[in-house]
Amino acid sequence: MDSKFIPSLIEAELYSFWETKGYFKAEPNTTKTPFTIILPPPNANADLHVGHAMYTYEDVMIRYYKLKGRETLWLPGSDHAGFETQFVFEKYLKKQDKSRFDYDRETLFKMIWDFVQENKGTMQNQLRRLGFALDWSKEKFTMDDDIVKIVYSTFKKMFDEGLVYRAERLVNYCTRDGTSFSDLEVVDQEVEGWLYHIRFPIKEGGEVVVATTRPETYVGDVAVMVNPKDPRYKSVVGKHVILPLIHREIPIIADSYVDMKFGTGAVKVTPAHDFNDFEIARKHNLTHPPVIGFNGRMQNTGIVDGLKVLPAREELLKQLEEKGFLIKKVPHKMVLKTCYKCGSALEPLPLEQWYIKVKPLIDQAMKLVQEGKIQVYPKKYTLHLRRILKNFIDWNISRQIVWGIRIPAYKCVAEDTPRWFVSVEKPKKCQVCGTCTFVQDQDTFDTWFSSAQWPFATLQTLGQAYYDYFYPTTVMETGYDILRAWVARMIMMGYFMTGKAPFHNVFLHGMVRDKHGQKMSKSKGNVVNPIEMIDTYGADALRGSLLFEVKDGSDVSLSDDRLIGMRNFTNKIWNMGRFLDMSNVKTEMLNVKTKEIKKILTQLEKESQSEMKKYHKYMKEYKFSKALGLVYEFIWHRFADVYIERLKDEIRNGNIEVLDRMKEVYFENLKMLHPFMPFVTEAVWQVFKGKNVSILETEFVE
RNA sequence: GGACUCGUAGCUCAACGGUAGAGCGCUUCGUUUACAUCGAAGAUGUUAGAGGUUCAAAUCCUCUCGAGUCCACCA
Repeated sequence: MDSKFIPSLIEAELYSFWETKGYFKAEPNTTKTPFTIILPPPNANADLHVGHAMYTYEDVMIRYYKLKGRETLWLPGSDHAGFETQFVFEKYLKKQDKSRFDYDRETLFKMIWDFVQENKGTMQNQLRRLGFALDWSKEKFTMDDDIVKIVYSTFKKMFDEGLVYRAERLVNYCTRDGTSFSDLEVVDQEVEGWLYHIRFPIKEGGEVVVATTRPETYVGDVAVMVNPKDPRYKSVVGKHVILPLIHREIPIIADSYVDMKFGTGAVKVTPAHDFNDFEIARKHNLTHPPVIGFNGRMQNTGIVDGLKVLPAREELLKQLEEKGFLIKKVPHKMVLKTCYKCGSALEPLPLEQWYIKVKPLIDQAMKLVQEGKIQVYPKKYTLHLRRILKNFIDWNISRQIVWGIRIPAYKCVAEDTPRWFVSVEKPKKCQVCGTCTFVQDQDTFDTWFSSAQWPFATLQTLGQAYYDYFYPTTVMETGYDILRAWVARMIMMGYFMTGKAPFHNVFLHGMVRDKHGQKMSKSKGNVVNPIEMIDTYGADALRGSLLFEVKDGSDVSLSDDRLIGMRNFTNKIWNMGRFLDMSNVKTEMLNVKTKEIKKILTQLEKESQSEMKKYHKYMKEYKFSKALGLVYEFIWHRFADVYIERLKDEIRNGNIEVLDRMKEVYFENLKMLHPFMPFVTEAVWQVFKGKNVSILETEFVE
C-alpha cells in the first residue's frame, strides 16, 4: 500500500468495477424489500454544478440499504429542460450571428436535439465521478418516446376528466425569449421607478388625476376607477373621461378594489396589460385590444405603434407634458416581474394557453401529506409543503418554445368555433369533424409538466413487473428550492395517475454556498466546480465535505479547508488499513493475553458496539450527517488515536488475536463509512479481502 | 404586507433544557519503523442585546437590533 491515499489512482477503476459487476443493477426480487430512489434528472445539456453533488445523500441511502440487504434501485435520468436548454442554444446561435428566427420549427428542433445529444454524456460521466451507485441500465431521458407517450396519456386523461382547460388570460410573457411562464417562474425585482400623475379631462366638465407606474398603457385603458366610498370622486362616478392625445372616451367606474390612500385614489384600468385590471374589467364587462404585442412593441394606439415599450413611454410622456397633461412624477419603489432567465421585464399579455385545474389535485396531495402517507425530512419542511399546496393557483403549462414535448392537442378548423381534441397518437383525421386537416397546437409543455410525472413514468417504461415492485418509490431526495416547482407537483400528478403517492418520504437538502456562506453565482465568480474538487481532493473528500458536521437540510458552506479536512480523513482511513495490513506479515506469532490487553480489547469492542447501534439509529432517522460524524469521531479519535496507539506494540510483537480483533472493528467501520466514502473504503476492503470482491457484497450484522 | 430561517471560538458551522463542541486557523512539544494529509498538550466564547419562564436556558417565551429565504402585492 502507498503511504498516501491517492484517489485519482483508484476511483475510475473502482467505479467501472462496480458497474461491470452489476452491483448497481436492481431487479424485482420478492424475497427482498425494495428501496427506490429516482434521481432528480439533471439538465441533459449542462455540466453538473456542485449542488448536484448533494445527491450524495441519495447515494448514502442507496449504499446503506444495499448493505442492509434491500433490493435498491437508484434510477438515473436526464431532463430536456425545455426553456433552459433553448436559452443556452440561442446564446450559442448568437455567437454565430444567428437566431431562432432563422430556422423553421423542425430544423430548430433537430438542431437542439443534436446539440443536447452531443453534450448529454458529460453529465452522466460527472455523476460517475461522484461515485454514485446509479443503475445506468435503466437510464431515462424526458424526451424518450415511451416517456413522451406517458406524458401524452396523462394530458389526455386530464383533458378527458376536465382537469385541463384552455383559457385566454394574461400570462407573464417574456418578449425577448418569446414565451410565457407559469407563476412560479417569475422573479420579482425591486426597482426604483416613478409614479406618474396624469390629468384626464372629464367630458362632462372637470378632470380626474390618475397615478400610474406604466403611463404608456393608458392608450389601452377602458376605464378610470375610484373607490365608491371616496368622497373626492363621488360626483364623477358614471361620467366619462377623454383620454389625452388619442381622444378616446372611457367611463369612470367605482370599485372597492381601489385603495383611497394610494396615489391619487384614481386608477386607470388597462385590462390587456395588468393582472388586476384584467379581472376588474371582466367584472365590469369592459374590453380593449392589447396595445403591446408579443414582440414587445406598441400596437393599436394610432400614435406610438411600432415603438418598443420604453421608448413609447418616453414619447408619450413627452407629448403629455407638452400638452400639460403630465402633472408630476414622484419616485416610487416598485416590484418588477422579470424573466428568471434573461432578466428582462415580463409583459402581462393576453394569450390562450392550456391550464391545469389544480384544486382537485391539491386536495388529494394535501390529504396524503396530512395523513402522513408522505413524510418530510427535515420535519420543518412539512409545514412549508402544506402552505405551498394551499397556495397553488391554476398552472399554465403552455410554452411558446420549440424545445420541449409538443402538446398533443389538435384544433378542428372546419368548424366555426374551433374545437380542440387531445390524442396520444397523432391522429390521421380530425376527431371532431372527421374530415378536416386539423392543426396541432404549436406550443410545448412546461418542462415541469413532464418532470412532475418522473417517478411513475420512468418506472412504467421499465415494464409492469418493475413498476409493481419499485413503485411507489421510497424516498424523493432533492433540494428544498424546488419543493414547490417539483415535489409538490409530483405528488399531485403522481397521485392523479397512479392513485398512490409517488414516494413515501421526501428528504430535502440545502444549497451549497461558498466559504463565506455566500450564494454561488457566475457574476460573483465564486462558483465551485465539483469535478475540479474531485480531481484535487477525491470524490470521497467532496462527498464528506458536503455532509460532515452540517445540519441536514441546511445550507452548506464549502471551502478548501473543509475539503482538505475530509481528504485528510480519507488518508487517515487508508493508513489505518495500511498499518493493519503491514502488521499482517509477521514471522513470530505471539498470542499473549495479559489482563491489561484483554481489558483494552473488551473496552474497544464495547465502544464499537455502541457506535454501531447509534449509527443505525441515525441512519434510520435520516440523520446522515450525525451518522458520519459519529464514525469519524470513533474511527479517528478512538480507534486510531487511542486503541491503535495502545495496542501498537502488542501487534508489532505479533499478537495475532489482537490484530484480528482490531481488524474486525475496522471492517465494521469501513462498512459504516462506505455509504459516505465509497472509494477509500472499497479500496482498503480489497486490500484485505481480494481484488475481485466488493464491500457491497457484505451485509450489516445488527 | 404575511410567513419562515438564522445571528455560538479568528473563519465556516454543530449542539437545541442539564458543566459550551467540531473542522480549519493559532501556541508549545513530539517523528528511524500506518499516516506531518500525523500525534500530544494548550489558548480563544458574559452563545447579538434586553426582559421573562425554570432548580437549571445558547436551547422555551416576549421584545429590540442585524442577516437571509420564501410567498403575496397598490395602480
